[in-house]
Amino acid sequence: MTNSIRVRFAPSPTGPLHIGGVRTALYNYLYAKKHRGQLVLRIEDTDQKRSVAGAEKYIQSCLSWLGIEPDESPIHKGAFGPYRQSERRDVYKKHIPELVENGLAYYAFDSPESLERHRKDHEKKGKTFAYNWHNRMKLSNSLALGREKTKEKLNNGQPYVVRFLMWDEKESSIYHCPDSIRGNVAVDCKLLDDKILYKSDGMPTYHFANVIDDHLMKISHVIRGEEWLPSLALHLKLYDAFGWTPPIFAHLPLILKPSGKGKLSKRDGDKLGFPVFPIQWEEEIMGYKEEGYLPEAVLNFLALLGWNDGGENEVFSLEELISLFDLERVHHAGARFDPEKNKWFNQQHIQRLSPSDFSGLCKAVIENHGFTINDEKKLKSIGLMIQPRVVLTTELWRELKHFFVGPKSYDEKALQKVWKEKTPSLLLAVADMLSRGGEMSPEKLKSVLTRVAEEAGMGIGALMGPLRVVLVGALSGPDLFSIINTLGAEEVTERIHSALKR
RNA sequence: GGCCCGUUCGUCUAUCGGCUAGGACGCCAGGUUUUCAUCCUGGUAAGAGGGGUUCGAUUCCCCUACGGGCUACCA
Repeated sequence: MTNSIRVRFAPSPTGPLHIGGVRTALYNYLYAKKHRGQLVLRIEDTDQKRSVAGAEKYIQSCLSWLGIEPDESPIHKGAFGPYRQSERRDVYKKHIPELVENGLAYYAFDSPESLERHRKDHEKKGKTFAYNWHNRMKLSNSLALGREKTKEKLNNGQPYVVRFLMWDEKESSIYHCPDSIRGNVAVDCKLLDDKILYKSDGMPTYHFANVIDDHLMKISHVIRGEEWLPSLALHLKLYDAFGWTPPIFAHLPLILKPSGKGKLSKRDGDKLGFPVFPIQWEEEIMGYKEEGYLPEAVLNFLALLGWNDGGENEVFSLEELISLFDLERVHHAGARFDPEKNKWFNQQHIQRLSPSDFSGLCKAVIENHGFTINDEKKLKSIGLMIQPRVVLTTELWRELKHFFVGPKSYDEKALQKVWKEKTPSLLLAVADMLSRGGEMSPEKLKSVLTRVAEEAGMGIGALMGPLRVVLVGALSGPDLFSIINTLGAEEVTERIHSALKR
């Protein structure tokens, strides 16, 4: 038996894909995977003016970095293509006559300018202009003009649009729209306007293309942002007009700005200092990837923004999210984006990386900085030391570099705090001690260095601080004895000498 | 303005009429780490307001307030 669950993510390529869109994609993906269905990526590029070069490619790169691989898309073609709306003009056009002949849609010739004038006039009077049942007979369209005049205009090549006849007095105006996360939403069609389905440039509008494609692509569930809720009635009536069974709709709450008001927008990221895009867009806008986030952490955070499984655990792998996800548990209210918590999720996922995955990450960073490390054991032990200290992968080198280069400078405050009169001689004694060779385990080092300090008439406390500053340049970092052990006697004495020379 | 959706700690959220309203982030305090971070322990803080319904409402209904969305030949 074939499973009938098919969902789609349908962005329009008007710029980089931001976090709200990513979450929509994620919920669709989770739902599809959970039910062993398919995820379709459809590019909604019906507005040529707003189309941005490179945006479609960017969207695909984002999804693949995140690990959200659609089953069907412009590049993974399936049986329902093409998957770009701009390549489906003929499909949409074919569906227009049927609607007009059945009296469910009509041609309209009003110019954008004249409509704009109507709008302005109404606004002046404190009213809202809506092209619908109460004024459509007074405007320039096939309903008001009659068959002959319409034909004439059409034959003359006059620009036209096709409008959907939203409501006329023959039927009840209240329409009940089912939404699987909100229940029934009742809408008064009397208040809605006759939306344009087909633009004068020969392209469909979102509403029309969407319904046609979702039907033709056999989409079973439409999971999309709440901004579409107001047009749900229109979409449902469109299915009705064609005699098609509509998919199940689920409208997701919006993601709001962390501070202030309104939904999160593309410009918020650089303004507030955190990424809102998965990967780098153009020259100057960095994404999660560049800022040091793991894809799984981003997905985990986003999944929990508006949904939870009802339990107290919050850190999940993608697999866990897939098995736990449930549309019924999607929250109804908008969720504010919290960059701090986002960071916390990243830290959690970094800590959960296996030692070998983590050292793999380290190795790449080391090589990016022009060093090589072939000693797997050493790499792993460095990894173990620094893993708990890292929140973002961009912090990796800060921790890693001490094992490859000595400090370029020494933290002044730290020096003031720990550098005493007897410090140089003490350090020299350490260097001397180390150069004699011998066992270098952290435990052994501790006892050896304690003895060195005692011989100079001091506790090891007097030694720890200066030695740390000399080795890593500051009073921070992993366990000192482990550092010495990893660095080796030669490198340690070298760093002591070069520190004393300055 | 009109229509729609929403409203639990500062933030993300649990609760499907009977709780001292739970968890997480953040923040604060303490402990571990002879450093910093991690980690552990504790603390901080909430059901917008007003009416109903009910023996009992955070939970159900209505009103108000507030927030958000939509109101394009954009999606």
